[in-house]
Amino acid sequence: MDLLNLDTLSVAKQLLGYTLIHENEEGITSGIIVETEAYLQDDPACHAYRKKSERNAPMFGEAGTIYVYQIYGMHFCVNISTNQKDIGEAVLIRALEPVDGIELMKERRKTDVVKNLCSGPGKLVQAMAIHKGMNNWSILGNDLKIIPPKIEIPENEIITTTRIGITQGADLPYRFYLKGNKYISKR
DNA sequence: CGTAAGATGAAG
DNA sequence: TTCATCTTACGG
Repeated sequence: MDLLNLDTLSVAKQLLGYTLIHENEEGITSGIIVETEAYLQDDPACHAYRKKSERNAPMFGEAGTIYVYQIYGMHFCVNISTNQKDIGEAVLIRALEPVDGIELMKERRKTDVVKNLCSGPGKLVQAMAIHKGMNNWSILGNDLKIIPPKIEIPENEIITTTRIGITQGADLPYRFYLKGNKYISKR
């Protein structure tokens, strides 16, 4: 997928509208990516800002490498590595609009409120049963995968804002979401 | 080594 | 607004 080799900000924007799909023994779940954030090499909020380490190594992988990390001791977030190998940048998937497997998502999330299924990075990971074992896999493989939107998303449907939940680099406009979408995360 | 802060979520 | 919960990165 050529898209992922582009610069990280472009990838973050163009990933909007793609469908993320995960199938396991419980069934299939999928959702449209409606919110993303970019993390760049020269960005203090980026896990790969200082140097490569055991934890952030997937960010330095080939474009499409999956980076799953634990945050606040109890939640996990998914990222897709962008750009060329050895460049520590990635896009955080922050929210999905649920499509397939909504009943399964409800069970996993312990709620019947569809709006609360995937409206945050930790929520969608739980709803889609994404796990730490997927760290360093590739989005180009057959397990967790993405497919392009049927109709390309027009530029004027994409809103750009500052990122959520960070203190460093808080003024950088690296968060993107689909205009008017009901499934994006809250501050 | 010790420890503070962290790309969050749910409840009060 | 608070707390749950724990790994990582950095300072001593």
